Amino acid sequence: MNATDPQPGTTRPHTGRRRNEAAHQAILDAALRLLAESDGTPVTIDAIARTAGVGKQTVYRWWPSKGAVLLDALADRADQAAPAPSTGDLRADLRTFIATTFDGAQRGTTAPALRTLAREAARDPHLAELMQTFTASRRTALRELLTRGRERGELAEDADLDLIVDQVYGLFWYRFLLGHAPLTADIADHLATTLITGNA
Amino acid sequence: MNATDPQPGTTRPHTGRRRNEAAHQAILDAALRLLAESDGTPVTIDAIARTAGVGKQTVYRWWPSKGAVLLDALADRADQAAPAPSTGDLRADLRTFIATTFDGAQRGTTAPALRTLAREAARDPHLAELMQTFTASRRTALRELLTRGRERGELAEDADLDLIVDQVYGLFWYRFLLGHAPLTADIADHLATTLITGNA
DNA sequence: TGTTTGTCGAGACTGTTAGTCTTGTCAAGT
DNA sequence: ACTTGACAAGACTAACAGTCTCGACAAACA
Repeated sequence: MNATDPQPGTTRPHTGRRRNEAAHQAILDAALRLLAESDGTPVTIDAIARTAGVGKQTVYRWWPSKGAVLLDALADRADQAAPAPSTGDLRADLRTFIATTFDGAQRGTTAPALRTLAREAARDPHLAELMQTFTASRRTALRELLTRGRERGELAEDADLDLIVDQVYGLFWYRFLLGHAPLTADIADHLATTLITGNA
Repeated sequence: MNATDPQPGTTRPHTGRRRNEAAHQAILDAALRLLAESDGTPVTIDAIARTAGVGKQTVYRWWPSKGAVLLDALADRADQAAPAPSTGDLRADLRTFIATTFDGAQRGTTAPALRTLAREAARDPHLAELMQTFTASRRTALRELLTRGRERGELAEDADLDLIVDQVYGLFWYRFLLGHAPLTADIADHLATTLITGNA
């Protein structure tokens, strides 16, 4: 190490042209629009760059892979993820959580975007990992909701909380991706009731 | 139409070299082996043809797409799909059906092959459609099992059978594809019980 | 004002893969 | 022998992810 090496904790003063925030946003917007308009066809980086009026290299300067861009584009929107409800009534909280999940995924143009993202994740291990950390927080929120209910005695001591969580998200993704049957508030209501009564 | 057109119901006598059944089987074997050995990496047609010692065109002479080959390779094995049990006890029949499904998907080298196939189907609409007709027969078998139980009064008249079916397959695919939690006989047992008691 | 540094848009380039096309060979029937 | 069509080999096209290069430009600093 000599005097010209960068020092830990110190940062060389910035020089050169600054990053263009407008380009960043244009890329995200283009990705989201293409994702939403996609009929299941994969969204390409070329298309995103062209739509955003940006060079491909600019995309790769900000994100490490196509999947990262797509996830980021959708994450903006999902950051408004509702906090888990906690009214003190497990069945009502669970019902609200499930209904909110169903609704959030299907509201506006989110559905085709999320579907396309999931399909891409099936063949892109990098994206799959990113997506898993993203969905993990919702799984945790649901699990904590159930834990609170169990502590209040609304669920059996030995109830398999992970199984209940997987039953919710299993049904959700199965119907969401295949699209052969609806995900309505009625279904959410029914699900909340049966999942609790079967494990109380 | 004139006299040289092929007549419906008549077939011009076959001429030329006959199809090589050995090549057909070699392709299927190669596809199944590569599918089973795959660590999630997509299986390529070139690899199948090379492994089978066959020209690529020979593959495409017999199957319309890569997906069709892969599905066919796996379908051979799954044809041994167990018939739906019918003992007269809904809970026992349902438990057996679910446990058989879990077990069949995980026995031997089937699991990685089926996982790879499902991942490919996520981005290949042609394969997705083929796979859907394939899985539809199992869904129907399960639905009929439930219908018989309902006729015996073991399920409420207004029980949502499609929802129960989707809950079974939703959980199955969710855990099977993500692999974060097991699909054991215990789970099958628990599932059979709660799905019935919640809808009885 | 001019120099340095690093981003910008544009697009050429590489590597991979599905699916098609070509070629010369070989087997089954006439 | 001759015709027909399957065969193995592999060249070819079209997409696409990701890298590399280039000349232009913008921000700091001298």
